[in-house]
Amino acid sequence: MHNFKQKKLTDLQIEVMSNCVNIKKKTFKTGEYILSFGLRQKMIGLVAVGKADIIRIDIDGNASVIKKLIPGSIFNDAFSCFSNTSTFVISRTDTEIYFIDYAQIMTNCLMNCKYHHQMIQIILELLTENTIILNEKIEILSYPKIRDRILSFLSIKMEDIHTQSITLPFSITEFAEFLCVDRSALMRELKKMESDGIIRRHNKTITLLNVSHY
Amino acid sequence: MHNFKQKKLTDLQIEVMSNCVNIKKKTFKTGEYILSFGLRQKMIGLVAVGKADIIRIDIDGNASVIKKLIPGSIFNDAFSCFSNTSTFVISRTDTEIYFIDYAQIMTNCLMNCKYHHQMIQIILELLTENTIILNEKIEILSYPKIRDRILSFLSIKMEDIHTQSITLPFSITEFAEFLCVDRSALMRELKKMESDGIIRRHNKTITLLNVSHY
DNA sequence: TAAAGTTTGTTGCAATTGCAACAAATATGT
DNA sequence: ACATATTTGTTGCAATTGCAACAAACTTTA
Repeated sequence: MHNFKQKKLTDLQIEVMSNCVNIKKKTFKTGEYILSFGLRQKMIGLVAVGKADIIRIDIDGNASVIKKLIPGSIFNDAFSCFSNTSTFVISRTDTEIYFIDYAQIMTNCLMNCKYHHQMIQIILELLTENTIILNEKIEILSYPKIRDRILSFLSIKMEDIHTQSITLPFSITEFAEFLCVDRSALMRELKKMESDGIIRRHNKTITLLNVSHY
Repeated sequence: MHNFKQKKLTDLQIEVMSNCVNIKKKTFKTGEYILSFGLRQKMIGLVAVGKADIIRIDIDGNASVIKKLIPGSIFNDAFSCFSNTSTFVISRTDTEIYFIDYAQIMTNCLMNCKYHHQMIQIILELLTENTIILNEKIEILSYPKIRDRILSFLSIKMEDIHTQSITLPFSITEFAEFLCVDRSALMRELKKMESDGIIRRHNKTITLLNVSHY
C-alpha cells in the first residue's frame, strides 16, 4: 500500500513538545467524534494510533472528507473555521489522540524555554503543511470537469510518490466526496477514461497510462 | 465601499518586525509581477501601498484570483505550493511591498530577541488567516451548483461584515474566476436569482433578500 | 474626443453532471 | 454462516453548465 507524502511528528518531536506545553492523551472508538472539547480551543490534535477523517458537513447534510488522518497526522481547529458548515474529526478505527494546547505556546511558555524554538518550528511546519493540502484541494476543485479533477488529483499524488500508479487511500464513494462530485458520475468518468486509454483501474489502484501524444 | 474582514499589519507591527528580521521595500508598477525573487524563499510579502492580486494560472492558461490584496494584506509563498499550476502575485495599481525574510526568524534571530515573541505571534496569525481564507474557498468550491456557490460566498462575506448587502471587491468577470465558473453562466444565474426574488443587484452590489420562507 | 480595449449582458446549443433507482458484489456484525 | 448494511457498478433522464458568438455599455489611452 502506497503512502502519500505526509509530515509526521516523530517520537522525538513529541517528547520535545511535551517538555514545553501540556499534552493530553485520549482514546476514541471507531465512529466516535473527536472534538477536542469545543473547537475554538486552539488545540492541535495528533493521531498516535489508528485512522480518522476530517469531514465537513454542510447545511444540507452533505458530507465531504477534507483530509484522511493516519498515525502521525495532525489536525487543528484552523480546519473548523467554516461559516456555514460544521467540521468534525471522526475516528474510523480505534484511535489514540494527543491534544496539544498551543495557546500555551504563546502565553505560558517562557521565551528561554529550552524547547521553545524547536517547537515553534514544528508548529510552523504543521501550519504550512495544512496550507499546502488546502491549496491542493482548491487546485482540484477549481476544475469544473470530473476528468480534470481526477487527473489533477493523480498528478499531485504521483508527484508526491514518484510513480505512475496510485492506490487510493479511500473508497470510491469517499473519492467522489473528496472530489465533490456525484459518485455515479465519477464512476462513469472513470470508465470513460479507461475506454479512452488514459488510465487503468483495479479496485482502488489507478494507473496513469502514457499520454505523451498530446 | 465595504471592506472585507482582513488582518492587517500595523505600523507598530512592522516596526516590531524590522527590529528582528531583515525587511526590504520594493515598488512595482501596475500590471507588474511581484515575485519576491524566486518563490521558495520563505518570504512574506506585505502590501504597504496599492492593490495586488494573488492569481493562479493552470496548465490550460485559465486564471483564477485567489485573493485580493489591499494595503496591509500579506502574502506568503505557502500560496505557491501548487503542483500543476503557477501562482503569481500581480500588482493592479502602483504598489509598495515589504518583503520579510522569515527564514531568518527560525535561524538568525536570537531567542532572547526582545521582539521575537511578538513577531512569531504575528506570523502564526497570518498563517492562520491564510488557512481560514483557503477553507472558505474550499467551502465555496465544494458546491457543484453556481447558485450555491454564490450564496455560500455571500453568507461568508455577510457574516464578516454583518449586513445584507455586499459590494463585490472585483468585477463580475473576476467574480466568475473566483467562483471557478463560466462568466456567462454566472450572469445567467444571477439574473435567475433576481427573478426568483432571492437577490437584488445593481452593478457590483448584491443584496440578499429575505428568504425566511424555506 | 476619437479610437481601442475591456467588461457586461444575452442567447442557442452541445456536453457534462447530478439525481434516482436498482442489481450485484463486498463487508460487517451476531 | 447468516442476515444486514454498505459499497460498487450501471443506466435513463432532466437540469445545469460551459462554450461560442455577438451587441451594448463602459474605460482607458493617445
